[in-house]
Amino acid sequence: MYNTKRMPEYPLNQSFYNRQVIEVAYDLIGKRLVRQMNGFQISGLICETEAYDGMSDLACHARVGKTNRTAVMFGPPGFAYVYFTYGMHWCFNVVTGEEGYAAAVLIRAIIPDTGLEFIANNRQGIDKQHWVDGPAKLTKALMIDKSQNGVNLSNSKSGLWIEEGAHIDKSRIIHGPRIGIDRTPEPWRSKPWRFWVETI
DNA sequence: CGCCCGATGTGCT
DNA sequence: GCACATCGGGCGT
Repeated sequence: MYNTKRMPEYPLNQSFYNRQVIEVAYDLIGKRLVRQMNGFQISGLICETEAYDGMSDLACHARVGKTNRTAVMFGPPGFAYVYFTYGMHWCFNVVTGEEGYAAAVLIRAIIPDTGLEFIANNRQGIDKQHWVDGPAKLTKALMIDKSQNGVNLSNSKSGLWIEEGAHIDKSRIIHGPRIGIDRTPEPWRSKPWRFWVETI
């Protein structure tokens, strides 16, 4: 069931993010994504991620080099890369690896944890089952948009961070090809860099 | 459940 | 000019 009270937690520090993007994507499964603003909190346990690994990865936005849009990905690890797509959707990523190497983990799905009344309000007319089961759904539920692009995820004052969450048995974490990159050439298209929990 | 399709606007060629 | 790391509604199975 959902938690309504919990012990104080702290944002994962920058060293967590300063590693290979695929390791970070795997280790983010089970962590808690927290959005805090003006005295209320919305959070969820991360249950699906994807790794995008630098300019050589032809599915990664950084493949065309550093642009205004992708600048944050070229910066230091532990910062939010939030991009706009399909004319109406925001997607949230965490920058990984050392500064200058453009890699990030897309957070694709979470399990609602706290602030359910706010999620319900932000996702009106949608079945609970589909509140946060997609990358642009969870940003809507957690009120993440352009104003969070570039914020420091290791500083709770950003109002957006990731902290320790639930222990997930490693045997339950499975992986496969990334979603929505059908036009990306091989071998990138088939790289098994999407991670998710088998049974939710 | 699955497939199909329109919405909608920004960034890069 | 067009692709796009998507979503939700509609309708068929």
